[in-house]
Amino acid sequence: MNKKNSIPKRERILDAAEELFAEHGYDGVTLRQIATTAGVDVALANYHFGKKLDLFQAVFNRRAELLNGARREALHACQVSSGKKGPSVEQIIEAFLRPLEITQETGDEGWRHYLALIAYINNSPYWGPRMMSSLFDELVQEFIEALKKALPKASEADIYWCYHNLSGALTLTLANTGRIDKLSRGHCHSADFQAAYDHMIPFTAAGFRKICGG
Amino acid sequence: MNKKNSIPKRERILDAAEELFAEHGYDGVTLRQIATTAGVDVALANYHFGKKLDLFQAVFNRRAELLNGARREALHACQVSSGKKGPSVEQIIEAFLRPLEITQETGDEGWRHYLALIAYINNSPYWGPRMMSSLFDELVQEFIEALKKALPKASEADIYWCYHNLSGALTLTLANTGRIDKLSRGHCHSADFQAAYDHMIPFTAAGFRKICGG
DNA sequence: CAGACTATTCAACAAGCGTTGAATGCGCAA
DNA sequence: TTGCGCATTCAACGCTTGTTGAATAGTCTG
Repeated sequence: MNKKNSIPKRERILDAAEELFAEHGYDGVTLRQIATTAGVDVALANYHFGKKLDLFQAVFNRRAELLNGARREALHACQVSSGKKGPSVEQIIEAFLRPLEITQETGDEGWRHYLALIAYINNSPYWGPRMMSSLFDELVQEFIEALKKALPKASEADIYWCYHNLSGALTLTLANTGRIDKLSRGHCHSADFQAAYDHMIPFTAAGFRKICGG
Repeated sequence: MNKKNSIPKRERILDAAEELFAEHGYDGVTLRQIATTAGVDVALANYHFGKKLDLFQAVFNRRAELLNGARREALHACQVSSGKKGPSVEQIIEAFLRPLEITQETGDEGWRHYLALIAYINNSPYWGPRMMSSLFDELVQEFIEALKKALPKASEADIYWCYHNLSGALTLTLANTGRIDKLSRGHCHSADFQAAYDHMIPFTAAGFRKICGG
């Protein structure tokens, strides 16, 4: 018996939907494709999740709490270890990014698909405003507060524009399009999240300092 | 007679497709929606452009040369004015970004939609590798070469990872999702490309210098 | 074993899809 | 005016879509 058959069908539907939505977007995937990929009848998706849109939401929700928990933990850890003066910009950004890499390292391909789905949603003018806030804004504001403390001279607008740049760099990384592989003729691999963050952390930290003083 | 009726129908189809594809993606838009938006029969799109995919490509191609021309001109201008030592990192990034803003300033809303479409394509694991290279890679390599000259100590990988960060920040800006407006509670407006670039240029330039030395 | 409850499949629906060939309108050349 | 060629619409096609209600299988309880 192959591994797939030991996973409950309800879970397999989520896995298949996660992968396909991440690659082709909400409208680019049919319930029949999802059902076929999951090895399941098309009506079963409806039985477990209701409408197509509800399935989309279920995929989006499934891993959100786990991800937020890991990030929140990383932020609090560096806040504790840095004592009263608070963590540096680098430490905060590290806490923001590294959890995304750890989840990848579990070997669960599903996480890679999930993060690509987040990138799709975050970059979409239609889905972004509808879906991102509800699950992620509260934690993002925690990170922003930490950044404000590390950069006391920064104006509100400066902090948010800098975060926007960080968020954009991250989003394109998670989308995992493989474009940088081709552009760099093999010098960079978009699937190598660790290398991406190794560069992104000092890169964006320098940007924050430049714009926000200190 | 309203302004729209003075535009040839072939053009109106491209305009409608541009706007709708940018907002909902390729599969999120039907030819009937495009035709209705353009005030045209659904069969006309097929007459002028063939299959749906060909229309998508036509929208993608229409403004590409103009955009590449403006960017190339800006790069060459700063290369000339900086003399033998070559332009600074800031000047190169400025030449990369500002043309996107100028086209916006023409008051042609179509450009805003077009740039959002580029963001959609660039961030998509499906469309990105299929469509971006053919039209944009050659010019991007020109910018990369200029950056290498301005940062002689940089390794290949470092340069490309930095470009990746710049590209991501830009992509999220062009997608124009309005998310930063909400996060910042009005301190930043995603439609304000000028403010975005005012911050993005020194931000990313500092990142380049940090990673690539100098 | 009977029964109940959940999970899963089957078969079919109305609606909407991209696409097409034939029909119509329109503007210019002869 | 006639005729021709391009632009546009009309009407319809075969197919796929999301969704649903009824039928079946599976599993546990008593």
